[in-house]
Amino acid sequence: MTLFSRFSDHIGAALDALAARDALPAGLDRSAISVEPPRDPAHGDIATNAAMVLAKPAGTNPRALAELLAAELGALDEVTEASIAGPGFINLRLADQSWRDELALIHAAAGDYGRSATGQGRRVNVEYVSANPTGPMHVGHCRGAVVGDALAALLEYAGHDVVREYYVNDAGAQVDVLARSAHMRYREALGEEIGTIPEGLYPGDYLKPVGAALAAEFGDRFAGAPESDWLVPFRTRAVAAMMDMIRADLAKLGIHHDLFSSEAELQAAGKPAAAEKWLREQGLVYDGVLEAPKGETPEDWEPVELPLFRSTRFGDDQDRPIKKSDGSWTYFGADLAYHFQKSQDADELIDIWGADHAGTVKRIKAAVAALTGGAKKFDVKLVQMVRLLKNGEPFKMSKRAGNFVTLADVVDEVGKDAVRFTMLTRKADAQMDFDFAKVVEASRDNPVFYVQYAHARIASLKRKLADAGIAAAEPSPGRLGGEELALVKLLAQFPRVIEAAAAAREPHRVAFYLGDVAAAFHAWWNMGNDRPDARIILANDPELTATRLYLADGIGQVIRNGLHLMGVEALEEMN
RNA sequence: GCGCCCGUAGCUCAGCUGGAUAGAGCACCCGCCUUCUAAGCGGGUGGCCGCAGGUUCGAAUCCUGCCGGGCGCGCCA
Repeated sequence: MTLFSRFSDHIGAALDALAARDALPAGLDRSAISVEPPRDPAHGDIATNAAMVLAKPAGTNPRALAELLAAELGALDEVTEASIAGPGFINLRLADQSWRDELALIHAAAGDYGRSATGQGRRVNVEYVSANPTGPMHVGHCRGAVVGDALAALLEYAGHDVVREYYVNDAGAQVDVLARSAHMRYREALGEEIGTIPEGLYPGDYLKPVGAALAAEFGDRFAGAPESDWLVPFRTRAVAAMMDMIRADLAKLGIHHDLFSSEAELQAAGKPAAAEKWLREQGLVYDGVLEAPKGETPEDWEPVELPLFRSTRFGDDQDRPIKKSDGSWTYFGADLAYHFQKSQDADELIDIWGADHAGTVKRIKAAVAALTGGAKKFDVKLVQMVRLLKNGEPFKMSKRAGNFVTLADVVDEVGKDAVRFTMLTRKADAQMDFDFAKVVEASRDNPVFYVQYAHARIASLKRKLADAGIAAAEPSPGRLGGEELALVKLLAQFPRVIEAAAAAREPHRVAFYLGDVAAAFHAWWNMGNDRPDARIILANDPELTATRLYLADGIGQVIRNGLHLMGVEALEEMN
C-alpha cells in the first residue's frame, strides 16, 4: 500500500460516509477519481479531483461537493489542512509525521520499497529481441533488448508473474543461407581456397569458427557432397552456434531470457497446421486470391490461390496468407501458431518489435484475437529507430561487406550501464539519437552520469564520516527541516511512479524520475555551499549528522531500487 | 495510394492515460569554489503545445480533416 493508495481509500471512506447520510447518491462510478501530488507543491501534498468528477452524476456542483468532502478528509489525523481550489480540486496537506513515517518505511522496505502488488500475479509473457540466428547482434537490436528487459523487470516488480521469451526464427530461408555460408567456411577450414563469399551468402568472419568446428566434427565427408546431405546437420549446428553468440552478446547487456522457443520445433510439432485446421472450422481461413498490391505492381505479380486468414474481420487492410504456394508456412502462418502457444501459459502477451515491423501488427493482433477468442490481452510495443552519432555527426558504418556495428562493439565502447540507461531516456515510440561521445560524458546533461554521481556522493558521505571520526549517533527524524521533508515527498512518489510506469508499459518513466531525484539531491547537497549549517556532515552535531545521513541513505535506496529495475549498477564512487 | 509513429522554448526531450500559471537539460546572460567531490548549485531570457474544427465543467493530452518529418507496404523475415 502506497501513501497515495492509502489516501485513495480515505477518499472512498469519506464518500461512503457522505452516502450513508444521504449527502451523496450511492453507487457512483469512482474510477475517474485521481489521487496525485499537485503540480505546484505550494498547493499541498495530495490533490484529488473527486468532487469535479462526481458532481455531475451526483446532481450537485463541484464546489458544494468539495466542501462536504474536504470536511470529511480534514478530520483525518494525518491531514493538517484540506482546502478547495480552482474548479473544485481538494488539496490536502499532510502532517510532517506522515513523511517521517514514509522515510522509515523506505529504510524498512529497503530493496523492496516501491514493489507493488497491482499486477495481482497475472502471468505476463514478454517476448523481446528474437533476432534472427544468422549472426551476432546488431546495434539495431539494442534498444528493443533494453526496453524489453526493463519492462519485464518493471512488471515483475509491480507484481506480475513474468516470463522473458525469445522466439528463435530457425525455420525460414535465412537459416538455409546460414547453413550454406557455414559450408563455405567448412571447406575453407579444410584448406580449400574459397575466394570471396558469393553474393547472397553471409560473408562475416564470425562463421569461420563454425566452419572449423564442422571440419573437426565431420572431416572432409561433406566437402564435395550434395547440399541435401549436409544442409540439415549444418543448419542445426550453425544455428546453435549463432544462438550461443547471441546469448553471449545479451549477457554483455545483462539480459537473460527464461525461454527460447524454436520456430522449427513449433512446425515439427504441427502447431501451425493445428491452428489452420481450427481456423478453417471457424471460417477464419479460406482459400482465396490476393489482390494485387496497391501502388506500383511488382513485375512478377501473378494471382495465385493461397490459404488466407481473414484478418480484415479484425480491422486489417487485407487478408493475409499463412502458406506459400510451395506449401511451406509463411512467417505469419508460423507466428500465429507461436502466439497461440504462448497464450496458453499466460494471461497477457507483450511483444517488443522494431518499428520496421509496424505494418504487421494488425494481422498478428487479429490472429491472437481470433485464436484466443479475445480472452488474452495482447500488446505489441514498437520501438523506434536509433540513429548512431559521434560528436553530433552521423556514425559511418564500414561499407566493407559483413562489417557492421555490433551490439558487442557498442557495449565495449561505452559500457553496459550507459547503453542501458541511455536507451531508456526516451519513450519507446519516439526516435532517438545515440551519440557515442555524449553517453560517456561526465556532465549534467548526461543523465546516466548525473544519477550515478548522486548515488556516489551519498556513498562518499559514509566514507567521510568515518574519516572525520564523528561519533555515531541515532538519527532523530524530528529534526528534519522543510527542505529535507520536501525530498522525502519526492521519494514517496517512487511507488506511484512504478505502478504508473508498469500500467502504461513505459519503463522510461523510471529513468526520468531518477533524474528528478538526483537533481533534488544535488540541490540539497549544494545548500551546504551557501549555508554551512545546511551541510549533511556537521562535526559539532553528531545527531543531526546521523539524521541527515538517514535521509541521504533513503535517497540512495530509492536510486538503487530504480537503477536495479533498469539493470544499471549503482556506483559507490566515480572514477 | 494505404497503414503506423512523431510534431511542445533556438537545440534535445518530459508532461504521471482529460486537470490548476505547460516543465527539464543544452545554448545565452548574471551569481556561487580557504567546501561533505564546483564532474556541482542558484537566478534570468526564451512557448498561437504544427494548423483548423469538434467533444466537456476543463484539451498539449480524446475525435475529425489538413500540413510537415520518419518507418513500412509483397507468398520476405
